[in-house]
Amino acid sequence: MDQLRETLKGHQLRTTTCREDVLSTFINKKNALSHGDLEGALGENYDRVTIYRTLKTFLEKGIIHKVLDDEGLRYALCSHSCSEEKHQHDHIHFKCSACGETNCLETLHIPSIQLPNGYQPENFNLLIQGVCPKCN
Amino acid sequence: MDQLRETLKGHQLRTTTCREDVLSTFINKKNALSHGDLEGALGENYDRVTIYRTLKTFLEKGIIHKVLDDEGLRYALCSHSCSEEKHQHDHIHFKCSACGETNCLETLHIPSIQLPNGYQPENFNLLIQGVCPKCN
DNA sequence: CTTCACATGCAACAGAGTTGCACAATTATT
DNA sequence: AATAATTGTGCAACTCTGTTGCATGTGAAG
Repeated sequence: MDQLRETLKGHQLRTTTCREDVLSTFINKKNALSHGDLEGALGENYDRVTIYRTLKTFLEKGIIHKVLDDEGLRYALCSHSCSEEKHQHDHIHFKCSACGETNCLETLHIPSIQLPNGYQPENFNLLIQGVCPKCN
Repeated sequence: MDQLRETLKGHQLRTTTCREDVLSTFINKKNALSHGDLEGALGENYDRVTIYRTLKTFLEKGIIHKVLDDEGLRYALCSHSCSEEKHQHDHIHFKCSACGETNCLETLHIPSIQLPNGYQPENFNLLIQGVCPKCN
């Protein structure tokens, strides 16, 4: 409970029940969540729009990051302390085609890639689709 | 012109002006295109819905593939002959943060990655964001 | 040139995401 | 502890994206 307030404060955010609930949902369910997932979990307590705005705020402040998917956009907690200035992610996302869950594989990193001349890379995003250990 | 018909025939598709136009748009503009891009280019000639259905058909037949992006979905031509049965893509997509274009880097391949036990990969999708040679 | 299967356009709908504004809650100030 | 300033929330309305059903049009095969 207090940890939530700490996290929010640490990112210069007021503590509100909605933000606490969204944050704790991300912490409890460990996989990446879409807006729809959150609306399903918290929709009776908060307005759709508020959840959208909470996600946007968390994104900007570096609490969560986007996870790309062939069927839409999800969000997951930033593991290392990202901030408003610096979003650094070079880890891998794995989407299970059986259970549909998408997870960050924090321990793995994307190997460095030799790009052709003139390309200046800034951000890497690797999505692997397949079957996860739970469904295997 | 005839090449278009060949391509369509080769994928068991009737040649219609809409399909020819969509296909030639992909060939001319070489970058990945969203539905909106195509609607902008061809919207006066064809219905929104028809363009959606054309994209869906091209996807199923293996003429184009999805390109994931932090701001949505795009499509790009399949380089090697993909078919209805087999979609094989392990190349890299590069999105320029300056001009906004997304391109396939066909010559590069995603390095193999050692996944933790239990993960069965089937499909890889790597998006690199940065600055492309044109904007550098 | 006719027939059959398939492609298209239209209308209507469903869902995702955004914006403006009034009101409510949080934080800072005294 | 009370108030003012700031920021968050709910509601309504809207836009944009994508889908579905159905009637009509068009392409390919005989």
